[in-house]
Amino acid sequence: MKSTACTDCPTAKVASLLSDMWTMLIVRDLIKQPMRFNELMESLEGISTRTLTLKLKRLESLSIINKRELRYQLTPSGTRLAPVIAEMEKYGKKYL
Amino acid sequence: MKSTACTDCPTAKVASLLSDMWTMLIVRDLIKQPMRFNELMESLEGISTRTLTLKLKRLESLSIINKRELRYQLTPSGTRLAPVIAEMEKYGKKYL
DNA sequence: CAGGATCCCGCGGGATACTG
DNA sequence: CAGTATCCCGCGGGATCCTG
Repeated sequence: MKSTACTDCPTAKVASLLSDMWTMLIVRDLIKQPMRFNELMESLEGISTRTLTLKLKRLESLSIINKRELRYQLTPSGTRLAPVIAEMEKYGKKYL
Repeated sequence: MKSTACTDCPTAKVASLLSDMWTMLIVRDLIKQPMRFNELMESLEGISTRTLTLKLKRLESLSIINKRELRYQLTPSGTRLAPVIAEMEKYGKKYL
């Protein structure tokens, strides 16, 4: 978003980074292990090839993931999102 | 989303709950203190009254927030999202 | 000030078909 | 298998005006 608040609020930056469901779930999957396009398609039930392609490209452009030999994996920067996902998982397990 | 994966994955449930930017930022704000409609409007620069209304209603219906005397505040359940937001903030501060 | 009601537009994203 | 290319539709969400 282009709200000025987003420019300097760290939370807003992350919110913007992860601001759609598929993106969060891709990161969730890649934390566990590198995965191929097709494996992601199976894990993310309901996603279209188009959307998966677009989400992966965006995450690549943000240096959250990279692709090597047809496998997508988190970059060091992306790996550091793990605690965020972990907290989401904790909350989901306990309260949803 | 209606992916079957979402039904049982705790992370996906939270992803679904927080799956848009404004919602995350509303929670971020209300963690600090209860706020009025107008205060939220000022904090969330760029949001429209329509969207703020809708997001607040959705969060109410999910029992993440409630309204008392024109002030919105987190419920106990909503308060427990604080660690998630905190991790987002940490990441944003360090790496973005 | 705290919203509700309308109008309207863009784009996110599914479905499908095709290619290397 | 790993995408790319189109087509097309819904709805998310801004702008604006109105009310208690």
